[in-house]
Amino acid sequence: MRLCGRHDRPFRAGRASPFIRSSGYTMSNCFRLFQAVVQDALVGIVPADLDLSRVAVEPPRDAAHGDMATNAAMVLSKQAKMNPKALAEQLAEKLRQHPDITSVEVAGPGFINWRLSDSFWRAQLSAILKAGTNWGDSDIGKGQKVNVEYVSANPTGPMHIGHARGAVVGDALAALLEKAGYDVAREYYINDAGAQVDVLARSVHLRYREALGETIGPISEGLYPGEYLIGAGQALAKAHGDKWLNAPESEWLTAFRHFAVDAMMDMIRDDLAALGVEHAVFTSERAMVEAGAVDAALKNLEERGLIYTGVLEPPKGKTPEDWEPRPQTLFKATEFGDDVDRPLKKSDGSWTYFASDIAYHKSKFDRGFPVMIDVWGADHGGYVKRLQAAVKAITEGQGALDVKLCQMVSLMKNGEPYKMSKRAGTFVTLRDLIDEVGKDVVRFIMLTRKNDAQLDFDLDKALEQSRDNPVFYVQYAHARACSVARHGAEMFKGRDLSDAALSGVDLSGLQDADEMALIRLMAAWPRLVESAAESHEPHRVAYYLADLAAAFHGLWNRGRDEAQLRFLIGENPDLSLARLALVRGVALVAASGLKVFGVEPVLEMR
RNA sequence: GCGCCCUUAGCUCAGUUGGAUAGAGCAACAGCCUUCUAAGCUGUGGGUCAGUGGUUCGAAUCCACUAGGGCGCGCCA
Repeated sequence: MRLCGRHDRPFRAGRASPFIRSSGYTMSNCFRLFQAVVQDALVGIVPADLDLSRVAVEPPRDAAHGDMATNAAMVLSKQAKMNPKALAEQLAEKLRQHPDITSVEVAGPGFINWRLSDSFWRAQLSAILKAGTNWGDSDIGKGQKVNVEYVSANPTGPMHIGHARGAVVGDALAALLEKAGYDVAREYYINDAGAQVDVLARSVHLRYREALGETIGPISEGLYPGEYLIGAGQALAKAHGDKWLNAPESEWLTAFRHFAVDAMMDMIRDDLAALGVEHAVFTSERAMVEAGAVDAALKNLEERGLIYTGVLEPPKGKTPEDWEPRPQTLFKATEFGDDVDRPLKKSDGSWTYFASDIAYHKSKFDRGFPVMIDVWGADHGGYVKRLQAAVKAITEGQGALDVKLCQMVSLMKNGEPYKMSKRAGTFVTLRDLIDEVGKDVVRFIMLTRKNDAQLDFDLDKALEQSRDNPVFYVQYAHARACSVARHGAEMFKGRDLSDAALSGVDLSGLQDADEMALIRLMAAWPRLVESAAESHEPHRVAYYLADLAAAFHGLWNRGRDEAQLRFLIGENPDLSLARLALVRGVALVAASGLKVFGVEPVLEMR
């Protein structure tokens, strides 16, 4: 089981990594567009053979500086052996000739800031209306195959709240990568080979006896007590009668295990479906072991001299009580960056979890996924290095594994820790939580923190209709935009107000600074998608959506005091149409973001 | 003892992969408000980015050390 740690950021910029790529640009990301403009402008100013990879075009930190900025002069001055200010001035002069650029300034240590014409930004709005919720789609992924493995909860019971975070983070990350142009596979690894599933089988056998009329009393210490196993026991009793009632364990264990794991996986799949999560591939650890995949993978390592028999030192400062030196089959993880070599076999001769995980990741690689992402719980943090070492070894450096560790979720109510207790009648499962607040709220809240930060899930706040509930705030923005659109339809009865039609209307009436700022924000969505996808950080979308909502609500509110800023003005149809286009753009971009999260945008608030 | 993660406003947290004067919400304070259906709006105050040193044009961001907190440390998954 891989749920509930920390993210050790194995792939940062500056290191050679398949996750970082910079060439190519799409039409929708206007910053990439101008990156190309800057690169073209550099021709003739600096030598042609310079490395331009660090030249960036970004929004300035302070919007007062302009619409876009580049660090080109500072980054290239050393290579070009030019004074950064002089270089900046020459580059600025060339940029001034660009038809969409209205002003250029050199500032600070050599930043070049420029502003773009209102008509350029209005054209961005038209592009948004044409693209619809596909706005933000990118091709930076270039169709590269990425494998995202998430949830992988043990098939021993229903999903609880801790599982939900990994499920949502993995699912949103997968959607985000797809939006950024990657070819994504969503996978679930079923840990059905360990001792725990034997415990599960025994627990079901107990329920089976119970179903046949036996009084079982309190469930003994080593078994799963959950009532969710009663149904499985009854089903087995119904199908097979008392056939296994008094049989020795060896006769029924395998059959019970199969049945129980299948039943648990059905239950988990139902839970996931209720959360809107669907995996394309489920891989059984046991099936993999039985097919000999582990032997094959380890044979490969063995032939390369990476496996040996040795005795591990006890960990210093914390020696387990029953420690005794013992020769073990070890993988030379230390050759690939791990701290100690890691055992592959248990004393009974069976493979460790680590061993089968090596085989599983080899199988991912062999199936064509050089880029793998695993989403785990934070308590597996200590396992990250060894698996990354193993991936490095088994793929001979061709594969890369990023592990997203999800910190714990604390359920709160009214700012106080919420005790989950069956006896007190408060819920304990994911299903209960979904019933309480709804799938969309669960999904959004789970994405309001970066994965490696602890998350408080406040039941009251999650349903509160106020500014400090981001789910409500974002949904409300979408609903409000739709509401305005409905009023617009009323106003322009019989007129074509489709997105296609709106993309063609005259937008020149949009002139207020806040209107233009809203367009700029919407135009920044493709860039956000790309950066969030490249850094594997879906939570950024939540903050973007909150910003977008704030900008839209702010503009709406200004209309209360300044009637001329209202979206719909009866005596000015042209302006009203332009503003309808703006409002519709907001709805589309919000919907585009919510789609990444798997959250349904609502048309109106109840 | 070792490894990994974390430390940003009173609180909860962002911070665009190293950019310019570090942001938002809540709380606090001061006003406003019956609305393009809408559960509020505007403004103000608030910071040694845990600390020290380093790398460079430039550091909350990268490196080293220190302090505090969390997770993990052979045959569990």
